[in-house]
Amino acid sequence: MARLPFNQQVRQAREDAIVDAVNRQLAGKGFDLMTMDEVASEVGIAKASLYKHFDSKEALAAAAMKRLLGRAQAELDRIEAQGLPTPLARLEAVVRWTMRVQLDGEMPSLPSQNSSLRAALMADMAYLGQLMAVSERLGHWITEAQSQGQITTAVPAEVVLYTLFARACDPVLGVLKAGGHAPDQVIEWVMATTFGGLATR
Amino acid sequence: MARLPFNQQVRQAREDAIVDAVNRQLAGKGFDLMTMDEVASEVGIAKASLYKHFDSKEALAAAAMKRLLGRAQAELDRIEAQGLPTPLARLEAVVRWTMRVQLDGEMPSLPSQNSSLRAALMADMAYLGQLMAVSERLGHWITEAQSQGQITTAVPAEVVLYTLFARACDPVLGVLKAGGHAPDQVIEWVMATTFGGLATR
DNA sequence: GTCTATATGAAGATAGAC
DNA sequence: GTCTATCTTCATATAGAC
Repeated sequence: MARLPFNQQVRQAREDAIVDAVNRQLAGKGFDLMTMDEVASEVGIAKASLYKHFDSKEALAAAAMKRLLGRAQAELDRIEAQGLPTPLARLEAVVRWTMRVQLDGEMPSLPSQNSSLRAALMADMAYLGQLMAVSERLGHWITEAQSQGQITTAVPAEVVLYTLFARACDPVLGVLKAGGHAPDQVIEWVMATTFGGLATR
Repeated sequence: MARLPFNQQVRQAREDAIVDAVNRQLAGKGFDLMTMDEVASEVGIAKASLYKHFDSKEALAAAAMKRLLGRAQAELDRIEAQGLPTPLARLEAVVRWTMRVQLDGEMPSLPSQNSSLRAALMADMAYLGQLMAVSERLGHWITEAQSQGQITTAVPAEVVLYTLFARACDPVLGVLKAGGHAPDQVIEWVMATTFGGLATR
């Protein structure tokens, strides 16, 4: 690791603080309702200063998403290092992690249908690269689990992947939590419906 | 059925056309990105005229949601009349219907986290009443299916209910459809993951 | 009830001094 | 790079004539 000059360390720390705030805003109210004014005031800087660090609101959201994907990769590393016995166990561990992040209020939620944001993300090579990297690692675990008979082959691996991704922004989690249930309980319930299904076996 | 005076029939037809447009907008871009200007122009009337029929943007969305719930109840009637052999079969039929509606671009999607809209809906007794009616009918089928051993008792009926509701706005449907898969195929895949789960049996 | 025209406010983005 | 002050756009909602 090359040591950065002090100035750049300060800049990096500030941008981290900004992305922190953005992440909270995205998790709490979503992209459309997030305002640059509120982000700025939460960080404690002027709105104009935000634009010295990030070109646009979309760029802010993209930064939050990229940091999340970075953390996801670190989590995948951690899970791999854990030496779990099966690919299914690894997939379960990832899903538990994403649900934990969401229940902790740290999952930036992108409205699935915002054209300006979607366009910005689809043009962001760093973002796309990270997304593909995560998808490919998970895809590998999925096909492995399928070939070992742990994950159903009734649907293609692609469908399994999207289903797992969807748990990261599943509104059921929030509803159950709002209903007064403990986060651990909520997670186990949704794990049960996701992997076990609703019908009896 | 009492016959309405002609004037009121016209008014009703116009409001139906408005709610049609709102429904399309909500399905396509969601509440936050829907604008009164666009709704008005789609209906072919002036924006100010909208406000003669509905008090606010929130009221428009609420009207669309109430009509959807009305249609859901009609669908529940239809399913009951079909004489399906088990409560599980009835639940499967409902979920297929909601997914079909979404894939047809007719499912108004409310951002789960919009305070002004949530507040308006929670203050709308007609909406709440319809929502409760639908929930209770489904809840009945669910407990019935659980007591007959068709639906898992590993999670409470409440969790089953929310899980079924969530399929109505599941982003996985859109992603798979955008990936070029036929709607019928998409629905059967998501049915399989929802009721069968991802893990092998 | 429908229209045109406008009030009002919010939010993304920028100018320009320091 | 940070600030204050401002520009610009756009969207909700309303005024007032017909």
